[in-house]
Parts: sequence; structure tokens; C-alpha cells
Amino acid sequence: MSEKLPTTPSSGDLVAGAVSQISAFIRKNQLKPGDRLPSEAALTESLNVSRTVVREALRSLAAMRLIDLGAGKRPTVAELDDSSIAMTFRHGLFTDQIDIRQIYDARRTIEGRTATLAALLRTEKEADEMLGFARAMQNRLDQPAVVMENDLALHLAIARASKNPVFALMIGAFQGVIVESWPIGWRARATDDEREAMNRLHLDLAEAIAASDPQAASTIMDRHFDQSLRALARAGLT
Amino acid sequence: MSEKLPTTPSSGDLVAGAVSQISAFIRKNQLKPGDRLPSEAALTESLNVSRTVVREALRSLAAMRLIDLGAGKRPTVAELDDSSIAMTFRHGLFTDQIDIRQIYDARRTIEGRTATLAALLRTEKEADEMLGFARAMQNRLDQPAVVMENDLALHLAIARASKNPVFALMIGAFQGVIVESWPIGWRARATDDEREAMNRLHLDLAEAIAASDPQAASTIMDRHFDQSLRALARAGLT
DNA sequence: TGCGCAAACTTATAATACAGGTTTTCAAAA
DNA sequence: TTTTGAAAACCTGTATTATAAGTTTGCGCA
Repeated sequence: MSEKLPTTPSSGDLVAGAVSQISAFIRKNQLKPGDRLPSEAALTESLNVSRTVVREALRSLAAMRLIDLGAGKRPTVAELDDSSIAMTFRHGLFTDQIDIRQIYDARRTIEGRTATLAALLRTEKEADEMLGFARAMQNRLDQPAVVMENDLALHLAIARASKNPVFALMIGAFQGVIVESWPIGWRARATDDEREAMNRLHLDLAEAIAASDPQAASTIMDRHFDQSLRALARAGLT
Repeated sequence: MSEKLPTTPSSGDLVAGAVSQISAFIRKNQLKPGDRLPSEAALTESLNVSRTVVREALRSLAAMRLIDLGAGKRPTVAELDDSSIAMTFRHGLFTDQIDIRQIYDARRTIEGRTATLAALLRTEKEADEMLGFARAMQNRLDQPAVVMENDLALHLAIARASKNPVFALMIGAFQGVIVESWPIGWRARATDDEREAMNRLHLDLAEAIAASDPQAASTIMDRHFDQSLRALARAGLT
């Protein structure tokens, strides 16, 4: 960690330059999650900018979740994380540039695929975990918070079982936003029968994946989204 | 813009608190892209933190592309933008948490859907634009940079024609990363025949969408990805 | 009414100070 | 020799002050 970073000829924005240099540093030195970056003082020197600029650059990288910061600790390379993507979606929703239906439509597209892949690639442990979530929902149909938690956990488990972190990233990001509309869909399922039906699909889904039946898994997932979108539509959406 | 922001009892991180309060401010006041936020000085006062903290918070929001900053200008609410999502994917690639194949697999899943939707929802103007990109590629098979530019533009145009900004966001983000692997796939298509074939598919795709044939569009898109992934595999991937 | 310029306002960057975490080091104890 | 504990060195979080430079606003003049 003793090398100098190349000095930028620079342009208008010092912070932007620092961000890209630090990002390049991570790449060039092939740093992995957990690895430490140079201290602010060291970066101040090697980038030839004030500590103010270095700090704002580090904050920017932390906001995008490329690094982790902590008092007294040197910055470290961060684990892949969906919260920054979730922020983008959330911003789109808050500013009316996206609506919930569009999020669900994207989810449906992706989750049809993760269901298929999960059925093909899931480990025994993953299959058990999914069944656990589905059953946990069934036992607590009177507690929306618990149902939601297990609902989301099941979908995320399926995404992970697809063995493609890109899918897990996206599904995780969607969930960071869906938390706010989930209760609406739940309330729209007014009767116990409807709630039972929703849970039935979750159980069937987990079972199809456990049975390594990609066709069935994907079909059930699709039906599940039909149902969810209908519920949201009934509730007035947006 | 004269209201006070609620004071946070706050926890450990002042910057994080400021970020969420400013984000909440945008939501509460229903600000839209282009709308101006309070000045740093005003935020310093309403949030009861130093200007240092306010600036780092604003930088964080700018890094996630929720706001735009500029010298002398008040911060403004930003248009939806994919660059922050692209950074997440790029980080995943640089740190070996994602590989190119996984990106392509996610793309294939999404673009099968955007092709279908585009065939159903495209306007005449969008159809013409797509055909334009496909033809531009054909005429410049000797100039990789031009081919790539039109390739990406075509795929993005299809995503936009799906009328779901979530898809456009994702495809745009992928492209911000794919730029670096594209030349590899191109070089792997060594013969003119192979390059012709690739272009053929692009043309067929644009035509299927122009003909409002969702089935064909989706099928061709899938074949296109088969071809691309084969090319990358031949080149050794990553 | 329209134009242009100066004043007021705002952000960009730097430098300094200090409080409070974390890591490293080193010597004493087991 | 290994372990432990605490001090020293190092590092980040936040605040304050200064100054340069970009943008907006508004007033006065044509």
C-alpha cells in the first residue's frame, strides 16, 4: 500500500477525480472485500488534494456501497450490497418517475427466471430453508409483519439459490422498496380465503423448487405475481 | 422552502442522519426532478449540524444520483439515472463477486421481456429509430467502435420502448459495465460471416419489433444471447 | 419593456483543531 | 516462550474559518 496514485491532470471537479482514482486503486491492486484502503492522510498526499476532498470522495464511494467507513477505522472494500440500487428505485418512486406496477413487472420477469434456476441449482439446505419460510408464513397469517418478513425472505432465498448474485442484488433492491407497498397488497386481500390462497402458492413454490421442478416453479411464480398485481390493482395501486 | 426539517434525536452517524432527512425532505415536499433543495447554509441550520456534515450528506446523495450538484448552484433533484447501479455492478466485477457471464444471463432474462414488450408497445418513431441503429451497424462492420455504439443504442432503445423505466435503468446499468467486455466478444467473432450473422440477428430483431411480433422478437433476442455467450465462452470469458 | 451589470448568494476547496475510535507496540507477567 | 494489558501512535468524525469562483437576483438605465 505504499505506491503513489497517478496524479490527475484534473478537470473541474476534484472530488469526482478522487472518486475515480480511488476506485481505480481498488481495481489495480485487485483489492477484495475487507481489504483496507490508504488512510485519508495518505490519500490526501498521493492525490494532492485537501482532506476535505478526500473525505467527500470516500463518502461518495461509501454511498454507492463500494467501501465501508467507520470511526477510527481505515476505509475497507465493501461486500456487494443492494442498498444503493434500492435507493435509485426509491428515488424513482418518490419523484413519480416509476410506479409500483412497473417494479412488480420487473420483479415478475426476474423471479420467473430465479424460480427456474433455483429449481435446477438449489442445494438441499436451501430447499429446506425455503420450505421453512413458507411454513412460517402459514402459521402466522394473523401477523402481517411476520408474514411479510417470511415472504420477502423466501423470494430472496430463491434468488440466492439461482447462484447468480446479479439476481440476488436486484431482488434485494426491489424488496428495499416493496416494504412500503406490501401492507397495501395485504390489506387488499381482505378475506382469510385470499390470504390462504396466497400462502398456498408460496408453499407450492417452495415445494416445486424442492422437487427440482423448474417448469412448475416458474409457472407458480407467475401465478403468484398475477395474484399480487390483482390485489394491488384492487387497492388502487400507485 | 422555508420550513424547518424535523430535528433528529440522531444516533452515531450525523452524515447518515442528514442523508435520510434530506431524502425525506424530497419525499415530503414531493419535489420533482429539477426542483431546488435548500442551500447548504439553510440545511446546516435546520439540521443543526456543521456545514461539513451537510456537504458530505449532499455528496452522498449525489453519488447515488438522487440530486445534482454544481458550483454556485443550489442542489437540485435529479432525473432517474443508471450510473449508480452500474457502479455497483462494476464493483462486483472488479472484486470478483460477479462475473461477466452472470451479467449476460441477467441481461438475457430481462431483454427477452423488453423485446416482447417493445414489440407490443413501440411507437412508430421508436421502431424507426431501432431500424436505424441496426442498419448503421451493418454499414460499418469494419469499425468496432461504431458497431458497439449502435449495438448498445439498439438494446437501450428496446428497453425504453418497453415503457418500463425499471428495465431501461437496468439495461443502461449493464451497458455501463459491458463496454469493457464488448471488444472481447467482437474479437471472438473472427470471421466476416460471424459478424454478418450477429448483425443479421440485430436487423431481424428490429424488424420483428417494427412488425409488432412479440413472439419473434423474444425468440430472436434469445438466439442473439446464445450467440453472444458462445462468443464470450470461446474468448475464455473471465 | 428590455438589457446589462453589480450585489447577494452559493458552492468548491483548503487548512486547522480537537474529540473519540482503533490498531499497534512493547514491556511486564505467567 | 506465550499471553496480557495498557500506553502510544494512528485514524476518522465533526466543527470552524477563509477564500476563490460560479450563479441568481434585482435594480437602474436605456
